[in-house]
Amino acid sequence: PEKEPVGNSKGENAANWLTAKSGRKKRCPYTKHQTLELEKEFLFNMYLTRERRLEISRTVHLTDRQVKIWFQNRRMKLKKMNRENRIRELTANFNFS
Amino acid sequence: VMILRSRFLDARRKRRNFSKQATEILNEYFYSHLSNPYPSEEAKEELAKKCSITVSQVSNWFGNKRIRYKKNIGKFQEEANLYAAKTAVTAAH
DNA sequence: GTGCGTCGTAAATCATAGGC
DNA sequence: CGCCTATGATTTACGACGCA
Repeated sequence: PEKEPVGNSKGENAANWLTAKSGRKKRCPYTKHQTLELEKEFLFNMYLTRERRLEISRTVHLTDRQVKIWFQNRRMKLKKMNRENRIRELTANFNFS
Repeated sequence: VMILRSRFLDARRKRRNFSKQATEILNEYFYSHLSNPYPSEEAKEELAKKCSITVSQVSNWFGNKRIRYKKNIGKFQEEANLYAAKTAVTAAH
């Protein structure tokens, strides 16, 4: 299950990884307000309908693509948190219970 | 027990730098795979075990290392030479 | 073909540990 | 001690691929 395979099979594919991914929009941190609104909506439902997404994008002044991606990232964050919480509980049990 | 509990729970709040040995292991892997420093999921798990850190932390470390290395290769030249020499010695024996 | 899903990542930024 | 940089973690943004 090799991800991120831009062509590349087995052999030596030297310093290609040093090549910057250009043409990408610079990361722009969202405001507290934007994040708060998005978090509130995420609490309500983790998945957005197209309608709801458009609505949100207007209220927080982000493009609907940005909102879509924010929800995708947020779901990945939640997944990671759950994964690590499970491990912590197991480890905690081992130390003292 | 309460002291241990609170110390353990605090560990997630306060960031701790990795041990010298852990950094050593990660750097060895990084510089010995410099042409493609992207460990597989299995390799990450092995590194995590050897370093006593989580797989996520291994991913973070490689992400940070790759970007910081390529942003300023010169700054890491000495380190690169050091680990290149080290792995050459271990390979010869 | 389109559209949105996950996954792994780049790059910027955040937070603070640690050295001087 | 305060300042500063190194370092680990988190936040945007996207390409690659999957599925309905």
